[in-house]
Amino acid sequence: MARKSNAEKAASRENIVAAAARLIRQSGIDETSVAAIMQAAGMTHGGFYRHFESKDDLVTAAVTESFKAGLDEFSEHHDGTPDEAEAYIAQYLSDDHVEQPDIGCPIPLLGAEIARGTDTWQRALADGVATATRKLGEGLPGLSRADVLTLFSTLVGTVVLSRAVGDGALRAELLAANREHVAKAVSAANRKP
Amino acid sequence: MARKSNAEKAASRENIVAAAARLIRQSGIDETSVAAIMQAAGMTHGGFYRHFESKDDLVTAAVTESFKAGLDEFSEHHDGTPDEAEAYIAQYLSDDHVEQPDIGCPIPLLGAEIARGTDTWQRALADGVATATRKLGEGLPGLSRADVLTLFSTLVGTVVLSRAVGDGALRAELLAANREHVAKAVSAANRKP
DNA sequence: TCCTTTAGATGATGATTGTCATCTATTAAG
DNA sequence: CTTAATAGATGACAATCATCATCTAAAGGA
Repeated sequence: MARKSNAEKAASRENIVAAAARLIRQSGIDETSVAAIMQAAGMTHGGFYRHFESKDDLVTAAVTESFKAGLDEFSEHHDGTPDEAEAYIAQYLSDDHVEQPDIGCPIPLLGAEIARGTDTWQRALADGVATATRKLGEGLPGLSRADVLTLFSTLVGTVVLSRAVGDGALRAELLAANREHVAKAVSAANRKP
Repeated sequence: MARKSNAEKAASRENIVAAAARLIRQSGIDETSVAAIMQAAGMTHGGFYRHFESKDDLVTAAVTESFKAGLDEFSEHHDGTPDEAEAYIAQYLSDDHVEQPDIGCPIPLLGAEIARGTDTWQRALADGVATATRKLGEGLPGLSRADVLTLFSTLVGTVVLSRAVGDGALRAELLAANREHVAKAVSAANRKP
């Protein structure tokens, strides 16, 4: 109905991206409709194209936003000590992260959909991975670049598997084994120097 | 039009499941229509419900079939030596596997969709994971159960990431780092006993 | 051979989707 | 104050989807 001010328009756009980032991590890209995103942002579906050229366009922004939110949180608590990096890793493998995909890392949920998606999506995700592994490496100086990439791959794989096997004994076994493994690998590497 | 014999009906069902297993790994569950599956199986969409109660029902069969195909292939070449298990791992991290999801492991592509799907899907996937990790453990007696679970998580995570970041330098870096890591871990463990 | 059963084809169903044209009331600019 | 620009609402569009009712001709049992 009424027109909003320029400041309000920027806020609207942020609301839409935030709602998209959450809903998309909850239900996937294809299964999340533009109308559902707009409703979650407190608007109707019609105004969407005043902010974005297409749904694909919004998805790119939402993927970038998902990474930024997680990495800003990491940087905030990041004081260069291995303890902080270890806490980040522990949180990644926590029950909470496995059970709350809508506020967690976008890779385990969107990885497959982005893999068959546009180049733009893949670039947005690759940028996030590059930043995340760089920050993780800075917090874990005892690990080589290759070790950090392996660590990150293990984290992603563990969460993908834990979510996909349902909440039975196998999930508990997977999480326990990988928590112990990464804790051992990280502390061993950071004892050397 | 014409009715087929009982033997032909069984063959039709197998064709549908095989087509579904391939198409679903190529484009995901939600983005693959029943009509597209039936067309790939050489039939029209109408006859589908003579074979399956619903699309969900077919997906369960297709997931089970995807695992069975991969694991039968592993068993075929499996003579108990660590070499065979190492070859399986090398194939999992190969460029071919990363670039041909439709004939590869279903977890990296369907994991997220199954995680938010039905209990039946999750059970089918959990069964596949349990069998795969058991066989992998038998081929790698130098590794503990926990080590095998970590190894499998790393394999899955590596493929998810490699596919999602696009085919640039980061993908090559991820694959190289993890190939070296798992080769080292496996050969070290199998030298001990 | 006759007759019941059924594999698969055809076509329609209602629901959902991304996108856009249009309208309206307000904002920002002159 | 006047006027052009526009944020968001309403409603419609063509496409796509899973599912089902109906039809057919052949298969399997008698």
